[in-house]
Amino acid sequence: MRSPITWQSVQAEALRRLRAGLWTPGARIPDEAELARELGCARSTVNRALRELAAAGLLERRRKGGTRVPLTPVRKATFEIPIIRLDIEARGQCPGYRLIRQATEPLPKAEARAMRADPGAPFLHLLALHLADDRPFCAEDRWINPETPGLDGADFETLSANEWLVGNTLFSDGAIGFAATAATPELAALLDCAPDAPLLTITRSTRAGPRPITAVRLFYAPGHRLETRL
Amino acid sequence: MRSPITWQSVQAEALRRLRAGLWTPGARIPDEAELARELGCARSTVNRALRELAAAGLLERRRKGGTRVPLTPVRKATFEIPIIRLDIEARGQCPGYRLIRQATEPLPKAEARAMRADPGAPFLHLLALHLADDRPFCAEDRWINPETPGLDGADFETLSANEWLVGNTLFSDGAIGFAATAATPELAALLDCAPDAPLLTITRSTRAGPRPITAVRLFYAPGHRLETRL
DNA sequence: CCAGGAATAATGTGCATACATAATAGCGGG
DNA sequence: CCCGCTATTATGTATGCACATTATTCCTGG
Repeated sequence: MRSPITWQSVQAEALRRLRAGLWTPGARIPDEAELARELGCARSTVNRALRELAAAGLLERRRKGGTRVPLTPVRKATFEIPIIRLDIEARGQCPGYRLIRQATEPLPKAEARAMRADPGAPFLHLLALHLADDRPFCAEDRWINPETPGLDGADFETLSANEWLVGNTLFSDGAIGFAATAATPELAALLDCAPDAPLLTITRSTRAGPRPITAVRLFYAPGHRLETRL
Repeated sequence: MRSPITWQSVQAEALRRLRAGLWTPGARIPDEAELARELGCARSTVNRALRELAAAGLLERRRKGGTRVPLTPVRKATFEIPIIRLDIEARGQCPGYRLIRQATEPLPKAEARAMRADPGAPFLHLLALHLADDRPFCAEDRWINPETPGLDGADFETLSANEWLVGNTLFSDGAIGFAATAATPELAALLDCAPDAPLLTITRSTRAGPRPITAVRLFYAPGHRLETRL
């Protein structure tokens, strides 16, 4: 008998009104209780629908001030950051991995700042190449804290440090950044591209609580695009 | 007034257990009812806490089968995409804007595909430069559907098309992509950089329901970084 | 032994209610 | 007229309950 009013349907209706221009930027929209009455559902259902829209930046909500459509919607784009090997497999290509260099060296300043570690401290430095169908896909330049538990037994000849870390370290927090850099001669050789070619570069640093774990730069072969829907 | 167990505190506790290694990758964690009993709150409170962690990719949940820690955590990075002017102001710099070119031209194939419009259709083509403290910040190469309502009255000499669209078109969906490209001679002149310099490039296409609205390429001056916390 | 269906166990959702919290509005006294 | 207190109002959250949805498990009949 009951019409199944789900929070998704409430959300869809809200989106419809936004798209149709019934709710215009800057304007205040009906409050939860009123929408609930109008749509025939509980206030908590409306709450969940609008809460998620606000989290996505499509609405602004303030206690006592109600809910309004933002004048300058700050849209949010979300990227999934998978393991490189899975990323390659998802494209239907065959992943490969080659360790180029491995050494213990003093941590450069940039990486030290990124993961809030001491500059100059001895860190494990890896340079590796990821292949897709035997063609260069992405170069990985990584610094790892030698005090990371369980590191001794790791063999980075065959296993990507990327994957080892995922499987062997605990949940951690960190930062990620995107930039464009020019290929150095060494990177150009690795990625089989022209020197100074523009490379999409992703910088990631991770920590587990107080302990710095790893900082990595991923240099993607020219032409690589990272895409998502809004 | 008993201890207020909030969903945030439940979430924090779950994160603590993940970080501490009490819940290890691949393992199944206690079900909602048990956690609720253990923590002294309602199941719905636990539900919300875990639901959000799952949405962030830190847990995997399946009906019957319970909740487990993913073996390969697909982390999600979220970027906020503000209006360029606000972005510049947020850096404490003074924003500027200059329209370089404006013409009606047939839509190129790449842009047509991005916003699912007809290639060759006459679109409004803008090239503009955004300045931060009078230095080049970002070049904007934009195609606009001439049938967009209200477009006639717009003056892109003084107002960024970016802002006009935000304020004058309704909510829309679309896609966004990141890449690295080499500066063309024209872009190098605009951005005051070397030709072939690596530029972080953001491509965005938006539609309002069935109607294509705009496709834009933003070429950021060399050295620009886009950053977010995980 | 196997196919297939029923019981089961977990999450997903909706509802009504109560209370908490924050920001505004309004009022009063100086 | 302004300052500060208080009342109001809309959102935020916790709870208990019921039922929906899905995989899984298990059982049953062939």
